[in-house]
Amino acid sequence: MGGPERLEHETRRAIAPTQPFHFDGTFFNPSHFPSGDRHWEPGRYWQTIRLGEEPYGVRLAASPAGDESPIELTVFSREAPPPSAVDALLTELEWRFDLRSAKVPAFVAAFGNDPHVGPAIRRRAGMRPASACSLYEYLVITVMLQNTVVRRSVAMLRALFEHYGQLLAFDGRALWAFWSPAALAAAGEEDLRALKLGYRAKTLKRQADQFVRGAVDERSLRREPDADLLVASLDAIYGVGPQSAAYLLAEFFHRYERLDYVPPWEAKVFGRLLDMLDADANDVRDFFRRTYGPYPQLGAYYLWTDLFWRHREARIDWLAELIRL
DNA sequence: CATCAGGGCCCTG
DNA sequence: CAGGGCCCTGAT
Repeated sequence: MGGPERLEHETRRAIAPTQPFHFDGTFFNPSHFPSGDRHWEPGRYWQTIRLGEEPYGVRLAASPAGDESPIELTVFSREAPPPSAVDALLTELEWRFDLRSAKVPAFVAAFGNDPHVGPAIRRRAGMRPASACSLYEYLVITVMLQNTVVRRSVAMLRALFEHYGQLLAFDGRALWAFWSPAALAAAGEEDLRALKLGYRAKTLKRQADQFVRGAVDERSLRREPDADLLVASLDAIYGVGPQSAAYLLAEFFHRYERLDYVPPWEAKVFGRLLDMLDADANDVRDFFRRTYGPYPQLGAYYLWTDLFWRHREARIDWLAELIRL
């Protein structure tokens, strides 16, 4: 098979996010499990990305002048890319990380002095709920999350990368690129089970089939104006239930006006943060809905993500105990 | 050693 | 619409 595919051609562009913008709070999420397709350090971020069949690497760098200046984008490719491909990559990154968001600045402006999310906003004003991945790839991540612990999620995804992914070398790093849905649809369920995916093998195959058949149209889902129809379409994807749909709605589709579902384990954490100790999941959801106006999801997201940043900086014992981290 | 729950979801009655 | 079952792993 040879070694990693080397991407040695470099193309530069600039991306100007809406303001305020927070680089580290957008390109790294401490509540997500680590995966081999990306790498973050303060002020710099790398990931793989596929456009059609063509693999690319990207590096994003914060401007030394600060977050109010444009981000520097470097695209790594095998050969000189057509300008249209670079344009497409830039547009795709803007979507996935919600870099052109008007909702996030509006939320930040409205709730900077809120007693609950105000401190989080002041610490990381302009961070965005984001997905590094395509819709198909994000679904794979949600399947890895289901009914297991983080440690095993990490192991399963790594096994998938090692058998079906493509290792890309660029900018002195080696990172995995996702496989195409067709590659997984062609694999045998028994081959997947051998990677200790358990019943998830069937889910992954059926999802890959749905994408290959064209039953999931990512482009039209992104444009769907009716959030109820969007949720119904997501729910129709095999292996997607309320939890996965909720993650997708926030981090992939950026529909911050919706907060449909708070899972019980998250409700416990929020209950503690909000001083609503015997609140159940619906109480917590209703609190966010009545407190954060048009963007209840951003209220929940800022509170949640800030908590994990603080936990990363200085261990929070009660959180560690609740999530077994 | 056995049992069980884990950052869900499908399927059945 | 409630509840059992699912792969596997580590905790008890």
